[in-house]
Amino acid sequence: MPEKPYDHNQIELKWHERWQNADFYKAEENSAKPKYYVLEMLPYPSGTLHIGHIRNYAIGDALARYKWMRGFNVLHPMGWDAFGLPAENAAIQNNRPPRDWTLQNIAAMKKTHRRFGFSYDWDREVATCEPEYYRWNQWFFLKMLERGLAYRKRALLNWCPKCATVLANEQVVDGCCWRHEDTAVEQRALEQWFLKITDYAEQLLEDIAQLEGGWPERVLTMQRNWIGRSEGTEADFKLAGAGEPIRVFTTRVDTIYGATCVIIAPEHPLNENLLDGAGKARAKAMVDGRANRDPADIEKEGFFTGHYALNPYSGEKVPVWIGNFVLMGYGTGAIMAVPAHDERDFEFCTKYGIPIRPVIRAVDGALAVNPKQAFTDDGIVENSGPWSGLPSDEARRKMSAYAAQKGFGKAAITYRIKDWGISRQRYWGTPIPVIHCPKCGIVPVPENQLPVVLPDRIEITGSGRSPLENVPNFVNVPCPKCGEAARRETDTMDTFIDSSWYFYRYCDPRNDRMPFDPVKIAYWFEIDQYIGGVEHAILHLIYSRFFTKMMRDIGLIRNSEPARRLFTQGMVIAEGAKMSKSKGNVIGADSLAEKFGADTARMFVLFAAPPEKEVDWRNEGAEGIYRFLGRVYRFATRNLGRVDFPAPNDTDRKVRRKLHQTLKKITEDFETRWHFNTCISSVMELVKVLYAEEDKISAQPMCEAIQMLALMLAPFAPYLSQEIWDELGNQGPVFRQAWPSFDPELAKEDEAEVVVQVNGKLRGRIHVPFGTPVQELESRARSDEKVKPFLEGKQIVKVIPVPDKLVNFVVR
RNA sequence: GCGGGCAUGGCGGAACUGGCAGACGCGCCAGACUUAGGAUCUGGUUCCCGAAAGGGAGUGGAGGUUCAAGUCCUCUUGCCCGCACCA
Repeated sequence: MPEKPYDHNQIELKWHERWQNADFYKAEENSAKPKYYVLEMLPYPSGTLHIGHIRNYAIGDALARYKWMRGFNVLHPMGWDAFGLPAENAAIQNNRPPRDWTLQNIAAMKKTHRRFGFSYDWDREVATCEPEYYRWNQWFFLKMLERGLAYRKRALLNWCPKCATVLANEQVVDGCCWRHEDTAVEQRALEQWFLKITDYAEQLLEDIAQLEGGWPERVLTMQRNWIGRSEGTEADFKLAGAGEPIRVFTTRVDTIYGATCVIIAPEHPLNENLLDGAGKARAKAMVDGRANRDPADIEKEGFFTGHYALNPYSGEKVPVWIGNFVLMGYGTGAIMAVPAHDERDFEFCTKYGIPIRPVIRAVDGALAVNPKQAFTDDGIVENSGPWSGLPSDEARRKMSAYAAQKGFGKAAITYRIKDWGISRQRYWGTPIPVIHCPKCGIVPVPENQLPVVLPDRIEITGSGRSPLENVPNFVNVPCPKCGEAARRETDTMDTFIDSSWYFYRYCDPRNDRMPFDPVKIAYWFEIDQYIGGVEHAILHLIYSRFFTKMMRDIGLIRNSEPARRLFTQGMVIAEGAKMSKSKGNVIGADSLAEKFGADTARMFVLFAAPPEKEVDWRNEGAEGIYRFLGRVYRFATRNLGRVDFPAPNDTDRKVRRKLHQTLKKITEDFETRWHFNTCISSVMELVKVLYAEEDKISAQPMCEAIQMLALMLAPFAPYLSQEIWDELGNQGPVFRQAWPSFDPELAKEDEAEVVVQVNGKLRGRIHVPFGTPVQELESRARSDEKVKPFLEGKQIVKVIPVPDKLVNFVVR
């Protein structure tokens, strides 16, 4: 066969068409093969397919293809973005609810992704975008409502003015909306739906231990911090006079005899009664003053309320202050200030001349008033009535127990994580399936009336109230209980609900009786490998862990964690900044693919850097990959069907060695660290050798080389591999072939190259058989022509021979 | 402030366990084939000295451990990420 030019358009178009309706991507459930569930969670926000997406896909797709070839039964659906944000963006543009568009969008994405040769099980993906998926979101919601895991309350909530909706705490980044990084989040008091993720705080924290090793340490640390468990004591300070007691939370109850005042958060509900009009105004100013500011820049401020409270342990009467550094969102929203033993209290009390009274002595030191700073370590309790003389930890235990016994407090564990606010006043998302009846209160929509679907035509108001409120035949419904006129809930669910369990639905996408069949889940779960950006660390990855535990507790599944292993690929940044539409630095992948083809685009992304590393993207250099693929293709075509091969000779061994070395390298990388950049470079080296020895290679190794090239490139460049595979006269998709195994004997070099150093400097190299004894190694090295001059006239102090590797002479 | 990461040619990066620093690619330089090439093939390319052989220096900086350090230790500089008045 004569050499063919590498026409990527023609090759990719041909296979693109043939693969359109092919079903070989589909997993074979319950087959006898070992199973492997690989899933990518996509970087958002998208709209267009950009280099960041391609990177994510290319990594996961390479792994999936490799696993297929290793004989695994692979479930490889795409990530969740398809029904998430693009749907929202489209809803904005089209002034319509996202359902139809989502399906259209999926079809478009399907096309694009197929074009890049990504091998997903698309039927599963599409299933999670259909309105039917709403039904099961609602079903889960009702289950949670039954169990008290979903509830409604009035609270201060994060409000994004651009989205005109509330946000969960996890969706606030540096005081701004996660979707609008330049828009400050406001606080609004609203009645909203919450999921009780705090009920699972302890488990979410504990089970992190199970993920150790499989998940990046960084993500686990972020989750630990986010959950933020701390053990301490709650205690009531009764007001001197009438009024509700002030409950404080402290981790250092052992220092309570040193409490010289009580400080309340400015937005604390007690202030309603505690403060006069002027006081309330000051408190409000404080709340506003610290909004969206770096705490380090805010000076501690406060004022005396005019009230006093009683220390429940000592009976001491202490002033009650308002302080801007006390957070309503943590603990009880009130603290006892122990300036001698807490830095913040120290700073505050020093400023306002509140007394500082030490009650902890360092274990090896005297009780001393340090006028400069607080002593925050544990020590021995002093001047604390009956507790004096106890070590801090013992005092804490006994004093907590005492509080419980006397009824003014208890040992308490506080978490930083708060319940998940899921209400959204958007015109997309799953409607929350409840009805507000003036008589019966909140009434769940009966299960057989699910799903509650969005009305077809919606007018955007942007008013901050749900646009659904303006659709009478959506809102006005009879109460399912009493039949009287009632109102349907108009809030919709956070789209993070969708993403919390979509990967379960993938296992059973057409089920219309349950969210999924537990038997199928038991087969596929846990996810073997989840791949995505680190930006999901505390949003999606906490929510989906919570959902998994919830589903386990309602008896649907058995696993406690969704994914065994998580790989966080590095972000693709452009011009030093994260790619985002608002910055206008999104680099589309299409131009690259148009110019050089999908194979080149995918492979170039993998070649640019190891997958875990962040890359600052530039398109220069793609030619290198394109040239390489051309070299491979031309080499294969001109040698296929050639008849004038030389007889078997020495070169064959050399070529086969390189072949098996390359295969070894790639195989080992897939099994361990996924450094596909070096995998690709080793194939380049192989091709270099093939070019150099082309005329000398005999028929059999040539055939082997071409076949192996097709197979080992299949995870990275599917179209080209498939084309070569086809030219070789084979049937079927190349990535359903067996991954070639390497022969470790063939991969070995004949001789060891031993480096000779004199005083650590390279002076020569010798070739010896493997396993040459050290004495011989030394004498061979000593007599080497290059080395000799550096030894002459010198005294050899020491010789360090390392078998098969190196000899170092230490001379004087 | 606390916690984590990174630093290697003109550029992306390689060197996985301490043992040849700069694989592979881009870019650049030269040659071959060509009417021509932005196609293809071959060779060169860390820096300095040298025509060459060769020599010297060299992995952000300063020290240390070691026969041997990009890799380990201490300090330091710069950049990036996470958390942050969490009581």
